[in-house]
Amino acid sequence: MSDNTADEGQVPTPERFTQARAAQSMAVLEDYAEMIDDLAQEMGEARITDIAARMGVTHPTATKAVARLKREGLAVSRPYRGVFLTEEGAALAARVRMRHRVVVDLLVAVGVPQETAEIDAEGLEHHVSDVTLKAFEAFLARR
Amino acid sequence: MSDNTADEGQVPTPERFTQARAAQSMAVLEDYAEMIDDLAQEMGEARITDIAARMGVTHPTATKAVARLKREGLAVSRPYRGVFLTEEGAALAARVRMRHRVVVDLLVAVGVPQETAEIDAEGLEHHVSDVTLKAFEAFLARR
DNA sequence: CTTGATTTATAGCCCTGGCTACATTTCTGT
DNA sequence: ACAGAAATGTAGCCAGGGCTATAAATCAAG
Repeated sequence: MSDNTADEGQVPTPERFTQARAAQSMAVLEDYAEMIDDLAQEMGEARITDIAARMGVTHPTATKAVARLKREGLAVSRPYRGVFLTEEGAALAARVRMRHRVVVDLLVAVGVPQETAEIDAEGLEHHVSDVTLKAFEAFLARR
Repeated sequence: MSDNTADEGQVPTPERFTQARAAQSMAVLEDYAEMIDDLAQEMGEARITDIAARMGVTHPTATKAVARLKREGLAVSRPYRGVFLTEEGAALAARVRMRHRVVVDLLVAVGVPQETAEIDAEGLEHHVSDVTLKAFEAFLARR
């Protein structure tokens, strides 16, 4: 415990929690966007059943999530047909995938086993800010 | 389990998401437990108003969260009186605080600015598994 | 001791993200 | 072509975590 301007046992400010909650509300969108992108690349299109299976939820749950993606302009679909990302959705998926990779690499770099890194990253990634992501990249680059 | 060890940046398994969702459902409990512990140390007791203010929510929201803590056996309180952690709740708070500190230290150690580290850690910490935490501690120790 | 301010409780609403059950549509194989 | 299988849609339920509005209790002065 040395180098602390303000003490280490610092009391969190309300904003921190507010921010964490905001990040959380994006998490589902991010996960589904990435998954749809995965499936599109793998199978040509993302079907609700496959999305649901991969996300570990039932298909009505996946349908709801896709509905939200559509509402947010991140995906499009026609009844009984596959789901496709909009440009914006694809861009989000790309950012998410990149961030995920960096997070996993960082974890591995500091000694976390690969498999654990993959698992933890799934929850962690949504809370990694741009500043932190940049720091991770810099750390990975200079070692 | 017996996953494929071959592919690295490959398709996430459903279990990862299931696990991330489970971690998320603990997050609120953890945050409130820690906050109640903070306030107990600071002011002798944790009042609903103070909890709410610190968490950045309205008091009915804090009341609900405390109700859940009580239901889970992590806290006790009598009407119109302060909230107190049970032994179990205090133990949780202690673990959470320790983990939070380690996460912040790790972030700072890899180059994340202190303030950013504090903010991101608030969301991150709930998804750091024991294995990863141990790895973080080892990394911090050997540098 | 009474009154007004503060604190806590409660009711009721919204949205999200799970679920099951059931209806409908599409796909597939004979 | 058509029947059965598979996929998708939809309805309705639950819990969680936000909120506002209102009621009740406690606290602090005067």
